[in-house]
Amino acid sequence: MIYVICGPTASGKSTLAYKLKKYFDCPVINCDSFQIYKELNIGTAKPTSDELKEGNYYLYNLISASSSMSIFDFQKIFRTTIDNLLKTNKNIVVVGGSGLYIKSSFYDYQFVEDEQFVKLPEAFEKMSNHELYMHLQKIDEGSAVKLHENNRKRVMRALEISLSGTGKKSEFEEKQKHVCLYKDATFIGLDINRENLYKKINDRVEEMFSLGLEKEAKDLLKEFGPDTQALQAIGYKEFAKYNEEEVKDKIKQFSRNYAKRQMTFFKNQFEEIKWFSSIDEAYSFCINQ
RNA sequence: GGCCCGGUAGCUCAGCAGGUAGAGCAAAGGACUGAAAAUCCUUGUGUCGCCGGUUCGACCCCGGCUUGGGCCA
Repeated sequence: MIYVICGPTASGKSTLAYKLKKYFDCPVINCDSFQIYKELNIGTAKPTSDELKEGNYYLYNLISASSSMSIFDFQKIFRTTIDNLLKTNKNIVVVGGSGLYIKSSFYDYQFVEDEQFVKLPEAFEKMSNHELYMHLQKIDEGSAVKLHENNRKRVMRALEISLSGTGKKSEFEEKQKHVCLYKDATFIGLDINRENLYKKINDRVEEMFSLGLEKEAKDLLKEFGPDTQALQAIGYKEFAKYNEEEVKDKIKQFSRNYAKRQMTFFKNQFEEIKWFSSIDEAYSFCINQ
């Protein structure tokens, strides 16, 4: 059985994963977009280095903060990893707060292969949001209706894919069946009462500060610069933008906002998640299956 | 004790010849297929400090009270 643990930040996913790992003596695969970076520790609430030393943890500390990874890369490495582990393990735990990483790994999301994938010509960079959107309407109406013209990032992506010569982005998506590829996956969600969750988030940020988040973040910002992909993580980017007085509150606030976005994604993108309001309930459900 | 300025959304404030209010931030809800801890969309929030008066009608004018700040005794 594959147990896929979903939920917002600070809901207790890692704790549940660890308990299940102990119970089943099974591997744990990370599905979190920022725990893949070696240098980011305190702010990403990664399992402790002692825990990681126990072994049987996968896709943690994959790459350096100086590099970055796309969803395409992650999907590939995730599938290779889990397919290998499935040969020798009856149970596997997958944990992560990055809903899209989970979805693209478990569902038949398809991406244009690297060889065909071309970056948008520079001329597009200079266009206004509206101009870009008009362009997209012409070449991929299907994608355009799903996007808002202010969402420049996505409009550009859709253009990029359609211009890669492999067909329109919307056609690409229509071909997919939108079903889970792994038949024995059980999706477990942790849905903590909002008020308690926010309190846990605030408390955890306090704890991160006492563990030395400020030093970790500032050192990394100095080493890699504030534009680094890895340092766009909540708990890091704020040190480059806010003064001492505001930083902590901003990190708390952005974490709360993020938790809400995560819940929206999990609730509305995964029909198969079984929701539990506590770690213990989820744990006993898993071990009694 | 006297004089002056203020009390309007969770916060900072705007507003009006008298026709029961609006910005920013916060917050809530939503979208999501190569940056996803990212990116984007939508939406209110109200005894206009309290009591009375004038008025067809008061957040606005008048009186009193209350409360915060400043100045003078």
